[in-house]
Amino acid sequence: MPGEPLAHAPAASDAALRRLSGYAPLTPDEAALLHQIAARTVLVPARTELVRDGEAAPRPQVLLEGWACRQRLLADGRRQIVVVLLPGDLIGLDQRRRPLPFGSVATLTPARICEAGALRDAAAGGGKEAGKEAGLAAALRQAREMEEIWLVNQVVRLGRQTAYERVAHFLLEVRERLAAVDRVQENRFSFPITQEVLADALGLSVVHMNRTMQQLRRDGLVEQRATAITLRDVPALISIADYTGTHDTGIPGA
Amino acid sequence: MPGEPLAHAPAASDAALRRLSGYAPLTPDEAALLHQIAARTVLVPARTELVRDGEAAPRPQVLLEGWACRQRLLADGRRQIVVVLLPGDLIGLDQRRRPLPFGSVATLTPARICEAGALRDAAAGGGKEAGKEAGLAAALRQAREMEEIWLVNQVVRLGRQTAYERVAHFLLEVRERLAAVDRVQENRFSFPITQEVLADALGLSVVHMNRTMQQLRRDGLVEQRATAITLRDVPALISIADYTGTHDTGIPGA
DNA sequence: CCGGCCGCTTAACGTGTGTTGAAGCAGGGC
DNA sequence: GCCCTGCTTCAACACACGTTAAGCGGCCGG
Repeated sequence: MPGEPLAHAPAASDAALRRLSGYAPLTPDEAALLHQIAARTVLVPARTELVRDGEAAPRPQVLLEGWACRQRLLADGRRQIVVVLLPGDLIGLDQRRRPLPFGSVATLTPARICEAGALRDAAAGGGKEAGKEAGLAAALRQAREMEEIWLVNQVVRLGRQTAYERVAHFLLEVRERLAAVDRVQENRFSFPITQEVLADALGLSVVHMNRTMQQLRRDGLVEQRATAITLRDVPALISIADYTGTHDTGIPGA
Repeated sequence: MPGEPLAHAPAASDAALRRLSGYAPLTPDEAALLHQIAARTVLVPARTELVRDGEAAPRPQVLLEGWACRQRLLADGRRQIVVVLLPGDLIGLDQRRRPLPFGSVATLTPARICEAGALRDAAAGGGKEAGKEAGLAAALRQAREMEEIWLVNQVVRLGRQTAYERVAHFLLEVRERLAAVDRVQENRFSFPITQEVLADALGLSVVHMNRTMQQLRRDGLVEQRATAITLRDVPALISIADYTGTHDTGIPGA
């Protein structure tokens, strides 16, 4: 084990390719298109707005590296992070007929993104014969379904779970999603967000977020070092969080 | 004004037709199909499961009368209602590649529903020329977008709003959605659910739900009689809830 | 090398919300 | 007419979580 912590550093397009081809087998052409798109990437700092509040036609993008989120701000400054976006996740891929009212997409860490209009066009054009979608179109549909599942998960967490349960549940979901893009090694993965961000995602105050993380560590369930986290006892976490995987991959999530 | 409170009693297909044609203009054929589908309706009692937990391929249905919900149960019995479904709403219309993990759809009141497989087929077959969707297909897409907006609204409510704000926000959303199917008269509409259901939808206990409703009444913001509710001061409610309409209709929601 | 900032941590305290338990109250069935 | 059941309401109490304020350590720019 060399010095680099979670180095790995896969090709830029890896995350998206891995995720989409995990949803549906892609044709060589489609895989090539993904690589081609990812050739032109942009680096953006943390706290960059990728989609502005109520923007009519957001540009399709792929998050290749770093974390982002969809969020909503209340008039008095309260913030709710609606979903966290991880490497390989798509942004603005489904063309909406009307803008989402008052929501924005922003990076949480420095991030690498790329334009993805071609992806959407390719999916719209190809793979629609025989009544059954295939390839890229099917993968994008599946990606949309996953987003809905994450949203439902978020509702249940916020509506009916305690702080302790929420964090456990969230960590398990992140683990499963990162595993789908091969970024988890022995239940250890990069976790580059501050407790303030976590609090805004889980509907808690920063102070209580801190208390809760400490409790999880004291209970030997998680271990945090620098910007990486290790889930020390996944079965216990699953039991605490009442976690039923997202059926994203064949991972033993549930 | 005759005796019947909110009688009205539109044709069974009215709610769905009104909603979908509000999203995109339907062809006469498509409108006729809606009527035809709604000809064969089924009456089901309250607490009927329309889609079971993790069901692979739920039958497409339309809720024509009554209220329902998507919900999720935790192992210890806690329940979270994910979204409330109102007359005109669609159930299981988008064919999923995998079942939603652990969620079910159930009626909250006696309800009238109808099969809608033909709707989905019609949308898949027709209206896809010229790159731009039209008619039924576009309307269904828009309906899906609205569902996502409701989910996001729910996340913000549960994550960052107080009980008082949550109820105000929820009532405004229901009002807007019912208005889209012409079931609101002077801010008065049918509200046939118990406080227990409301509590499960808004992530509160029944007792606190009760406290909060009473406060809203005492403050002159809402008035409840029997199974109907009146929003007495919509601007005040909007301000309290920080409500930004769903852009569903041209209603002065925001 | 020194500030200054940001993120984590801790403490003390206030409060919104949950819990338990029980009493009214209305509607429906018999 | 009665009882039964389900919904609302109320009271007392407990606690999870929010708020405010302060200290502490690392990192970065000057």
